[in-house]
Amino acid sequence: MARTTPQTHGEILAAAARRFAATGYRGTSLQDIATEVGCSKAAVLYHFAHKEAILTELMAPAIEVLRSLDSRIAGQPEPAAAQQVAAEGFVDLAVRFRSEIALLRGEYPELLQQPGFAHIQQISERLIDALAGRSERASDRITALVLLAGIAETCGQFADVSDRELGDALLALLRRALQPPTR
Amino acid sequence: MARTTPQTHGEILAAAARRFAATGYRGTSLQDIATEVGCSKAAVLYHFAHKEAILTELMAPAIEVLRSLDSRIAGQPEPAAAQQVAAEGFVDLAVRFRSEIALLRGEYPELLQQPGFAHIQQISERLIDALAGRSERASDRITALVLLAGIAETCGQFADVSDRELGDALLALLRRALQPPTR
DNA sequence: CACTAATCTGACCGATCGGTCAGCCTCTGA
DNA sequence: TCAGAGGCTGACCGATCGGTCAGATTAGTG
Repeated sequence: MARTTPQTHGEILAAAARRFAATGYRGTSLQDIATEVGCSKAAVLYHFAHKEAILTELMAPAIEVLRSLDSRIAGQPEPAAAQQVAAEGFVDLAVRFRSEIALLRGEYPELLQQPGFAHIQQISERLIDALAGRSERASDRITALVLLAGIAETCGQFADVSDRELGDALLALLRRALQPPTR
Repeated sequence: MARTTPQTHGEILAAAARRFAATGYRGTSLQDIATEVGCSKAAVLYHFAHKEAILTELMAPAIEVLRSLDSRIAGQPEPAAAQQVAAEGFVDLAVRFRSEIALLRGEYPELLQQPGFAHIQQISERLIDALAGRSERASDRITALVLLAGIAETCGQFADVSDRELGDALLALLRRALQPPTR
């Protein structure tokens, strides 16, 4: 039967977020989402053109913040300043959107190649470059990549930690781990 | 036609390693592997009981080393010593088996729940505990988990870096990032 | 009332997946 | 020479996937 109120769109989004977080994007079928909402799979595809569109809409706010961080970093001519902006901005992003980031669950490589996410990869590279203090040394780039990937991969697991505490811990970790760019 | 030499088993393993590294475990079908080898899908399933058996055999050496590291850590009564053993052992493991670790590519959660890998999760938890200096503080556990996940997730991407250089960089990162357990 | 547009359903589609099976080669040893 | 074992193939299976489609139901509007 048709819903009395047309709020199904939002319910689908919420259900998809729960399922993606539990079993990943690829591990969640449209039928899973439909079952959780209590509607048919066809209803899900009535509200969203395809499966990827659900993910795109879920990630939109986080991507918008990531974009603005990217341009803020680009505006820093000094490597040390860019590094600090990148560290603080990324930690803030990871903490605020940890549930959104978590639901990607290691499926970045495939998902980032889809048309809607092509630019994310370039932003990530610039973020790593800034975190590495714009250094070309292998050890600096390894450090930056390990920290970025580690935070992205784990931030969703600390649901029981407050934003404040998680952010402080991550920022302190970055400060300890990142070499000052000039030395 | 039948192969003149029965070396197909090894060829399948090598092909599977390449495909898993390129597109992940779930992203690789038995047909993909068969095509790369140049045999039929049925031939793959003649040499391996099921798809998971290929992965199990590929990971066996790394898992064996991980196990021995786990027991070495367990034999350290002092948190500081356990932390050092865990850091050095894990870096050595990540560097030596980086290609094997890489081919899991973020599919840990699902794969570790399969029967053949059940104990890996417990070992991981003990490893994190040791890296965190056996501390209960949230910040220590966050640090340990971020570093562990970051290294596991990225070590396969540094194919152009020598074992020595990668190991030194990772170990230096761990030393900088890990708080001394007593303070 | 009639008409329209939005919402939703069940049935269906083609593709792909991991896995099974009967049987065909080829080699080896008695 | 021939039986048997190891190695392998093509055809096939049931399940599941994302996605399509015609039509039913509902709510709003004149």
